[in-house]
Amino acid sequence: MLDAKFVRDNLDVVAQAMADRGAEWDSGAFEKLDLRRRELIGEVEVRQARRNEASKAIGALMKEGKREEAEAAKEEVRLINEEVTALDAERESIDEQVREILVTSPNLPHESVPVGADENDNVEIRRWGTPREFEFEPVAHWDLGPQMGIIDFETGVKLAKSRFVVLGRDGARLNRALINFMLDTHGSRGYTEWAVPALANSETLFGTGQLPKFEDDLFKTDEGLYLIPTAEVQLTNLHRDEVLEGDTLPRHYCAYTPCFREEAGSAGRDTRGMIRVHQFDKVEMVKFSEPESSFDELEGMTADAENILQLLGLPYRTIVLCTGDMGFGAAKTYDIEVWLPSYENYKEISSCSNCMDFQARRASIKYRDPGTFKGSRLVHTLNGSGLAVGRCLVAVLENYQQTDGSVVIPEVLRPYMGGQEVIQPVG
RNA sequence: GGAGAGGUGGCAGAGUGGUUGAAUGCGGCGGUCUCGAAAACCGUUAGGCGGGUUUCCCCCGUCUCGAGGGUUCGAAUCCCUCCCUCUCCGCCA
Repeated sequence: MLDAKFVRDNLDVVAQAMADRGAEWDSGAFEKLDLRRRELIGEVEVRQARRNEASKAIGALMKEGKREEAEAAKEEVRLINEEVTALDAERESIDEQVREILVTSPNLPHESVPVGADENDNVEIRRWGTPREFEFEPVAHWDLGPQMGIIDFETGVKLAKSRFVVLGRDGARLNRALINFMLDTHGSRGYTEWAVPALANSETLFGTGQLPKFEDDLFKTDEGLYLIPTAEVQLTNLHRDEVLEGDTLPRHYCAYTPCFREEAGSAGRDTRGMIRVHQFDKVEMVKFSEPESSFDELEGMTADAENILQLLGLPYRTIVLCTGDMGFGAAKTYDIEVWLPSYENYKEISSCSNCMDFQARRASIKYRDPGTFKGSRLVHTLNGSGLAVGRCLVAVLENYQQTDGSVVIPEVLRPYMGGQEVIQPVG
């Protein structure tokens, strides 16, 4: 959420930023509502001040036994209350409209973000590794998995519905190995591990920005809870409505969770395989940082995600998203894309963002540092996939497949699979 | 699911209609003392919004005692609804 004061004082900056993002924005409407809102607050509070004064006097008059004067004061308060009630009604209405604007507007892009309309304007900033030259025609995972007996798309549909998948045998073990490998690796680099609920309430989802605007992307229970689309929402909201001690920053957290997405707007996209499914596993990283260092923290987090791919020996490239392609809460985002032979291209496997104070304002996450400043300030929050486990499993299978239909297990994963070196197809 | 108790400032814990944004204790911060520290003593210590002043210093007003509504001139205090926590019983991985 944007800061109303900042918007008020920087209408042109905000208008330009929203235009760069391709977001709807009406500076005039905001300005008008904001002005009226402040007028009304003044009107109401003047009356409330007089009312409080008169009420106090009534108490004193009653004690002194001056009943007639007390009655006169009561009558005055009664009249003030009628005015306040009327003004309050308009104030609430205006308040609601201002809030609606602020709550549904995306974050402002950071100055280092390239301006662009869509994914075609994203800028590649580095590559690592070289896509393997296959001496045979590589098989896409949607064929390879079922052939090997480790991915079962049809049974996923039977058990739930389309875009759900079942992993079996060494596929299930490989999935678990990836999760443990990622958690252990991040843990050794200073990330505190958490296990969090897979369901979240609306306050939590508001805090990270999924609500109110993107409810259609979420699975909702009939109790009003939502299946989490990413552990980011839980890790970030761990400190909702808290004031952290400055000397405990930055905090680096990680968690493994299943993630659930309705994929409402993506019918027809990535329909084959398990690239885009309603439920997938992910290890997520979240950071809480002081404002001064949050962009350094973003570089570090991106490096931590890339580290996983390097250890797995999977070629990737890193791109910086342009203004028009960034997510709602992000001020700057790096996407990491892994090489997938089936796509003959790089495919997103991680997204690392600095949200600056956008989520912190929504979720009220602050810090104090008495030696440096008085009171408390909003922290900056960051989040990044480290990594999407399902897509990572796909990348391992496709990139490490052999002529005979087997898959070599990357060395770093072998300790997590009892020393096993190869996944053999099961009849 | 049934019965009961309760939700107050960083924490603990008073407060059952009037100058209480809230006693007291602990913790935190500042100071006195000390070579330094501890102890002791003194002071200080919520947040949101609006305005003033103006630039980070303070001043004024207002709202906030789980959330929302009601009664009243006035509610942390009374009433209603909801949420949450705890205890006992039941059920259960």
